[in-house]
Amino acid sequence: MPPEDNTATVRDERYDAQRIESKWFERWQQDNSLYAAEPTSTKPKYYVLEMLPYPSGALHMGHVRNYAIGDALARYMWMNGYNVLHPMGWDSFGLPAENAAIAHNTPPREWTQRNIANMKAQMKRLGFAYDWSREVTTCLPDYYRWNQWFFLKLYERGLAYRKKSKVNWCPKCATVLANEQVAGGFCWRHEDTPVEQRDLEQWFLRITNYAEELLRDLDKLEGWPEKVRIMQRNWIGRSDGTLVDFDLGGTVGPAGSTITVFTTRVDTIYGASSIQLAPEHPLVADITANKPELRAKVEQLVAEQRKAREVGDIGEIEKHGVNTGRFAMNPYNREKLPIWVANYILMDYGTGAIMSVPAHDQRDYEFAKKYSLPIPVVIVPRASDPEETVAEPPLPFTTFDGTVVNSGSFNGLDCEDAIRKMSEHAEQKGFGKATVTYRLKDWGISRQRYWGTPIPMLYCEKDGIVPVPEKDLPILLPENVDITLTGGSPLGRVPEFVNTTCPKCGGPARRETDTMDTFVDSSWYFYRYADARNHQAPFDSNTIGYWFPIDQYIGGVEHAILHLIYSRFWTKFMRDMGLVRNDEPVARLFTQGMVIKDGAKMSKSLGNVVTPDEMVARYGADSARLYSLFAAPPDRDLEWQDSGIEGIQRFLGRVYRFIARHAPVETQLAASPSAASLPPEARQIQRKLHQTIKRVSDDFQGRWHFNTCIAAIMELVNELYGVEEKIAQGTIPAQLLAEVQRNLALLLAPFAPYLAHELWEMLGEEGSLLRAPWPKYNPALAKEEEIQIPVQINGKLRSRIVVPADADDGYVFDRAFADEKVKAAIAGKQVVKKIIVPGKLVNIVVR
RNA sequence: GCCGGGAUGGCGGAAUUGGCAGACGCGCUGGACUUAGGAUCCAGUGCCGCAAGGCGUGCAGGUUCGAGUCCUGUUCCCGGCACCA
Repeated sequence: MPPEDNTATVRDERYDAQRIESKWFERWQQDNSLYAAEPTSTKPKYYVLEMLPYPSGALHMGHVRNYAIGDALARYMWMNGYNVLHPMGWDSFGLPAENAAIAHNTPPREWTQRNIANMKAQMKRLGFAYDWSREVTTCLPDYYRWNQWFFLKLYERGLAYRKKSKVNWCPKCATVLANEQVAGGFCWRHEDTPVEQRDLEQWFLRITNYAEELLRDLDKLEGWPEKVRIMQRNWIGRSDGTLVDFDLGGTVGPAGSTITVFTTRVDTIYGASSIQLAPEHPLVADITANKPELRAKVEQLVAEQRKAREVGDIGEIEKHGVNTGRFAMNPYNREKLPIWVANYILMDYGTGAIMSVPAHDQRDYEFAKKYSLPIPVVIVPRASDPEETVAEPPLPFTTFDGTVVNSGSFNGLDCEDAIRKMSEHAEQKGFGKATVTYRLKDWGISRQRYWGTPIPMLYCEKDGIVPVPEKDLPILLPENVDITLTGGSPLGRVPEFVNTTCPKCGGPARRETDTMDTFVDSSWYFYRYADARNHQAPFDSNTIGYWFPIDQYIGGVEHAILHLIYSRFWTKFMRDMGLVRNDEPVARLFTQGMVIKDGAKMSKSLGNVVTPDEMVARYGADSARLYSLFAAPPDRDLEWQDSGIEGIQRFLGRVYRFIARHAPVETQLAASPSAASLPPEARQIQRKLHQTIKRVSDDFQGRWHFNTCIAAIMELVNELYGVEEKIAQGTIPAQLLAEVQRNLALLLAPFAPYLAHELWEMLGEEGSLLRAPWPKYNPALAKEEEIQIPVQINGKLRSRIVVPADADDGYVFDRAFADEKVKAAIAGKQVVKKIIVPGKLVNIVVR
């Protein structure tokens, strides 16, 4: 609090953000009901939600920006008479950054709860209008219970299954490493310890069952950025092709073994000159069984592949292969093809085996050149005259626009016909079929961590895998676990947790010690918000029917793939089990840009983190929020500049001081004064006000360029400062002045709520600012009476004329030609063309 | 390599459908008020030029009366994915 200075005039009153914000913070602590969504309402509903931008370890300006957008929208919708649901929840949010980085290991529960309390206090201090009664904390027992319940439902439907999968393993840490934690083949904490690949039994969710629907429904998501839809489409990666079995003639593997390849170009199969296997293909082990030399070469290929994958430039890998000396038979022409193992074939795409057609595939071509394999041509460009076929296309010739040759009974077909007929042929003969593959893989949810929802499964020696009965939920984490960062699953070292009895036979059983990926939490948390206190079910379907789909989801583009695919999957699964009626969780999605400092993403390691606490202490919450919206359009990255936020603080000060000086003694607001009755200065202010309301409102409906609508409010304030002398002279009617100030407070309400509430009170308004309706503009009052029109000669600006806004074209031309500068410019020349864009410009073309 | 986004003053950014390029803010310059100013208010500020005027939206072309905006080619930057068969 600044010292009271009774001698100071009103004129010198300071904008003291700390004082104003503390005052309202105290009041809002008493009354949260203001922001609570109504349980039943005849109003239209609006559900707005933010998703946490990374890193989520500690509150940073990226979060402030994220919430500033959502909060402004929530307040705007509220003031426009919507029943707004704007919840806030917490998951791994609250972990220190170091721990978050190692996949949510080890936070003691008290610590986490304390930290979440801390975060909540910070968010409140920033003035975000959440419905705190809807709070959901995903890492607490109540939420675990429903996660586990869902898992059982997934398991019942065959959508959860267990399989072996490869993981990165550091023998020194004795723990699983994320790809991020592997640096150059070594553990990030032990630079001398090479990372091993281990097979681990893990739980997976069969999201690939929904691949086709997830892909198809992207077309329905018109409120999503095209960018995100494209990313998801590529991620799901549908490709249509054919599976073909190549017979091994009993030379490899058990009798009757075949190699199945996947190809999108079965029409080129007569041009295959070899079979290429992924180094990790199961048959490779068989082939190299008693050939140490060959085995060593294959090991080399595996190593190369893994290294390239880590570095992230598998595309740049030098193509290597090794001939196994074995053969497989092309079922179409019974030709024997050599089997190779190659480092550019991936086991986790398609079948891990391809047919190599060098004449018609870029990679195969390079490979065949390198190892001097034959390059038979089977597709030629389509000839206009069937008599003259081009025998030698430029290689590799990879287009679909061609004709099949040298392919037995399929000769002469177009590629697309050939693909269809040859697939049918394979199916008839029983050695293949047309098929669709997806790049999308099933979702591995097992984590060998302490912190997370325990997977509710048991292992009984007699009954095998047994789900925990629903009545026994939730399975909670044991307390007082000795948590270290190493040594594998922490729960595995707690016998009281692990050892239990089988619900089927009553014999001894072992609990699953893996916990769930936190993406499970975030896949349905927004449903729980709508019905957070439900103890009978995860949520009530009718309540969900009212609130869903989410009207607006706001978050960083880093969630475009994983989170947003998982939650779409979860919604479809819940729909299929009859729990929800909507096919998609989110109607509109907005991806906001990152907050950047000194040209780099804010991060602790770079030491360029700007913390909200610091900003609030120095400039106030309103300034911090307003700046995060003003400095760039919200979908673009934002470069944080301290001098910029000072400018915003200055602006808020200007607003505050203006109203402190001119707050009306009494407010009796009739309609806006009629335009004709006002002197020009007053009319100008009135016009500007209505134009500003229009601009701000339009931006909320449309493209959300809050930077420009804040600029518009600044222009209005500048305009007001420009007429202060007139106000003193009484030229501006008190009624208009009152109208302007009242609307100024309302316009600021979504962006700078603390100040807006203070202004509202200073203006003598009764009742809450948020219960006041959003101002409407009057198009007639927003209209200009006179406009300035640029006059161009041959497209170059030569003069400007002022005409009435509704002047007809003939009048405007007359005025233009009467203009001295125009006269001078066209003197002695011939006018060949006259162009007018009504209300915009005049262009005279002369020669 | 593929997909997506971007490039505008000293800086962040405006210009919503092809129609006055640089709104608004920062910074800078000058002035007023002041014991003082790192408070506040006012004015100026794309570049070259004394001026008239000319030049200006990554680069090179094109379409048009008119292009930051549309088309063709090209360079660089950011994000994502990646030997996808």
